[in-house]
Amino acid sequence: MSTASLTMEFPKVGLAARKKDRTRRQLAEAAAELFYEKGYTATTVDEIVAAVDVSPRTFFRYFPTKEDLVVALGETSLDQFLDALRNRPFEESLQVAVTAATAESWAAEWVDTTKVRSFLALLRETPALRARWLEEAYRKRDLMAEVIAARTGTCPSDLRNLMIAGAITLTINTALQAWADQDAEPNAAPFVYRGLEELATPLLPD
Amino acid sequence: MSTASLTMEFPKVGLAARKKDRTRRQLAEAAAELFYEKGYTATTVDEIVAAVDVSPRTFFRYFPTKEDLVVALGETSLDQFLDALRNRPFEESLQVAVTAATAESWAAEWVDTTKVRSFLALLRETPALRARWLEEAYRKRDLMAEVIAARTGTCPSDLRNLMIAGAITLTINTALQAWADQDAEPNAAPFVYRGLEELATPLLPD
DNA sequence: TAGGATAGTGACAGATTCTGTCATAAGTCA
DNA sequence: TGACTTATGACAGAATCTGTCACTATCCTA
Repeated sequence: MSTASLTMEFPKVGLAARKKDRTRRQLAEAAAELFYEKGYTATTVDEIVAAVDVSPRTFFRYFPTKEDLVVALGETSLDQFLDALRNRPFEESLQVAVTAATAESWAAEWVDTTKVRSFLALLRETPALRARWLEEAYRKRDLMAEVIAARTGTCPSDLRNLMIAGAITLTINTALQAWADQDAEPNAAPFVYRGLEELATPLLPD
Repeated sequence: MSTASLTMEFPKVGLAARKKDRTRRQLAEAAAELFYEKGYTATTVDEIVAAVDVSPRTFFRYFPTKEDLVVALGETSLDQFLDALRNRPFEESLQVAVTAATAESWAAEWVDTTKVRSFLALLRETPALRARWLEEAYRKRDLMAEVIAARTGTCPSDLRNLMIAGAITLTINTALQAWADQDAEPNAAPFVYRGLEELATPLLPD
């Protein structure tokens, strides 16, 4: 057993696993291309699998639903943001840490402005996808609440932590949408920063 | 023309319209009963229409999708809240107005605690429905932003207004979920109030 | 009140998503 | 190499959703 884990040094995972990853990626990429080209609903699963040459049944083994495929296209961004937030020094205030984490996850490779715009456009024009994406963000909220709780030494299920996490998610989504609605500013970050600044003031002052 | 609108005094809308409303309500009620009894996915459209004795095709004329049916079950609450908020005196601060509007819409007839709990349970155990519900709240957010903008004399598409509206939606949803997670407090209002109080303080202080 | 316009309805066919199942092939590990 | 696990393809089938058409009930106007 202990030797087994040592034998597979170079190929951290076996040939099968690599093949699996590749198929998954191929499906996602082929789907993205088709979605951006002719829209989400107009693209059928049959078309996607034809592009990768696998059976329709196989598709649903990789992605439980067609929507999950779209989530997979964008979820990396959320994860990277959370990772960045986790790694910010504890001395920083939440405000600073969140802003910095935003900048970091923005600098990461995945953020190709063109792709992000296409992705946001896809969400915008497909209510079902927007819903699914919100749900995904909603689920990640609990994770974010944990990270925040760890920083402030409070309880993760504290209503305030849930609200802070929700507000951050809300801010990012709202700011990104506002950014996508305009063409002047090519970089999304300023929009997010402005949103985060709002969170430094009471949203409903007495 | 002018006389026509006078002739239909008592039946504000004709027989056909009343029949239509009744069918719609019957579908919603039959569906709610089945959903609460055996779950959303386990309930087929065929079963719902059988209970009301209409054709499946008719169902989709009333509700574009099965999910829309569930939205119809709960959307009154959002509308009533918005109405209440619209009618609060302008002198009140947003904080006071929102709190009062919450109390008012809570007092309305629709809020049967048992039904609300069933509804929230339905959302909780069916991710697709939760997603759809979030999307609905998201769409209502723009309306709320308009109401807020009218009070503060600002632009409805202002990022800050969108965030305030989003935060209020977020607060209500989060608080309701927290309330549904416990059994001690039978009334949901205190949870919402506590959430709204959080909005009186900065969520991300410098 | 009659008759045409409008709108709800049922029935059918079909597309699409998604699930269950099983045999086959490929890959893994001892 | 040989047993074991896992991915895959193929098929059948359920459920959601859409297009269409003819029929009927309701409504409006003359």
